[in-house]
Amino acid sequence: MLKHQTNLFKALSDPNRLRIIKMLQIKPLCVCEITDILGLAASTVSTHLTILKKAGFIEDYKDGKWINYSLSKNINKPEITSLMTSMHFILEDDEVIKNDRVKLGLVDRIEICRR
Amino acid sequence: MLKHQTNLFKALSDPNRLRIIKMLQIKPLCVCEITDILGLAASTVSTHLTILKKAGFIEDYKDGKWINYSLSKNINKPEITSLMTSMHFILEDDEVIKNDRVKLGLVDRIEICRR
DNA sequence: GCTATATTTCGTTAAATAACGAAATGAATT
DNA sequence: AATTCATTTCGTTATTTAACGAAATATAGC
Repeated sequence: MLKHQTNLFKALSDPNRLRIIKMLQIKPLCVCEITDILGLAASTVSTHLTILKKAGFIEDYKDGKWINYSLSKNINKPEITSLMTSMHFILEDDEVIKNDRVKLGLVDRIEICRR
Repeated sequence: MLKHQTNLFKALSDPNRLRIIKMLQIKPLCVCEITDILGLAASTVSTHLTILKKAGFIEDYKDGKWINYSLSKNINKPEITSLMTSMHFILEDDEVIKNDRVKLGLVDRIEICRR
């Protein structure tokens, strides 16, 4: 009951998924970059990305040997649009989010994936 | 980490809590009225209300021997305000929500509490 | 067609969550 | 102050969720 709508909010109920959304507000990223910044296992990040994608918040596209994730366009889904607008006003001043965005400027996907 | 912000979304991640919010958009209600419409135990509803209250979405006030719950004013909390604005655009056409609102017009708290 | 490597899927485990009934609390009215 | 009854708190149970590593999949580049 109300499965679709609760899934929207469940997708945003995890700190790591909020961090992912706030990073993708800056620019598209591949899984290994997100994994590096969050400090989680790749499989865990993959699961988080799947949850955000199924809810409609993000989408992916190929970029050479990487898969980039970006915020979804979703012009025609009012719930997504209105929640994503809210997301622009939420967490902007949070230290964790600010720090993630600093790291974002420093990550080099070629470096990361060699570890 | 990001406890406060994830709690906002967790509060909205449960179908019964969404139903409560959408009912309170119509008018303030006491616990026994909400319990009757949702068909849950009073203790369960009480817990849901506590979660919504702690997150800042609703508030309560005394009304004779009842405690009424209503949507929170929270003029000065931008996250709450923006999410509550989103809530006005979410679930408006849902059958469960529409049906709850029909029941809302029929409940009589004095009747309910005598059962 | 191999090899390297980016990502996903699977199986498992620990922690969080929603539900209930019973007991406790608190406040209005007799 | 005793009673009534609306609400909350507590203890328990079943379900869901987030995390991991290992194995599977997919694809780019030789």
